[in-house]
Amino acid sequence: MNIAEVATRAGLPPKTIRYYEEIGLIRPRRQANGYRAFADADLHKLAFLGRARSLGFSIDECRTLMALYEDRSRASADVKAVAQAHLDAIDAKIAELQGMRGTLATLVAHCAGDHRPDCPILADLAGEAC
Amino acid sequence: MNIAEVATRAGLPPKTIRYYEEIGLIRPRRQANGYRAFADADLHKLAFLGRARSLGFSIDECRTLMALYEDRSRASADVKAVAQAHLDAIDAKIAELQGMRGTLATLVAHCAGDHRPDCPILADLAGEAC
DNA sequence: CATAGGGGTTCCCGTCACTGGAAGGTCAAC
DNA sequence: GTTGACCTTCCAGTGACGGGAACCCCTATG
Repeated sequence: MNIAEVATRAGLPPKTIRYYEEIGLIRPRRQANGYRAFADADLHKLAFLGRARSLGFSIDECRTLMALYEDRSRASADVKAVAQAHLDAIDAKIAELQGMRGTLATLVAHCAGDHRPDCPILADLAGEAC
Repeated sequence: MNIAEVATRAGLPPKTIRYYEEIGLIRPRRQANGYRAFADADLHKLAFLGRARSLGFSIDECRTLMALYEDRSRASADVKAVAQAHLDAIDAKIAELQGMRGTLATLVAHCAGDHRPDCPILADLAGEAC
């Protein structure tokens, strides 16, 4: 398989696949002409990576997960720990965004949104007491 | 005021303040010795920026908001539009994270987390049907 | 008066996970 | 034989800073 086909089937851009090779996540063989020759195993790994990335795991976490995946003697507890840590990080991020969202929604709701200059949003940003 | 005092009062690191000057968000005067000389107006701007950034506005959005703040003939509708767009972006981000969170939480819940290698998290990432 | 320290300054590199683009080699079709 | 699609490598840029080096300035102390 050439890179374009693998890209289509794994749902990742060719650039990303080359990048994953560069940082050592995959190691496709080469054809005589220098083209990358992807095996099914490479495609499988790329699909795994794409899925993990879509769940928000960092490249480093993906590396860990791949290593666990390929380690037949892994303990599921190790996988769960990685996933749980990521879940906690996601929860923290959601909480942070909801905090912003709350403040912002209030400000937007109180802004007339007309031609006049008075604006509670700017007043808040400027630190003026309401 | 020197940079350390302004940093304390605005709640921003000195590095960030220098960066904001570099990209043209503020323009403090200079003392004879080359030190930045911050006026109250600079401090005010920095506090404004810090607050806007803490609400998740990008630097470009902050630039726009500052320009609107300094434009006495602004229409509050313009401010509201920027804030509403950002609010929509936050909502989209929250939705995305909650999507990840849902999948991940289910996977974590189904993982035994023991010494055995079987793991629904890895199975899902590998694309195996359950 | 020399020096030690705690400011300040600029400049450059690194972050994270790619993305865009240039310059050039390769292959299949017309 | 030439187009055009594909492949390659390499370099630069993204956003919003942070770390650290190398160096200047000011004050206090022995």
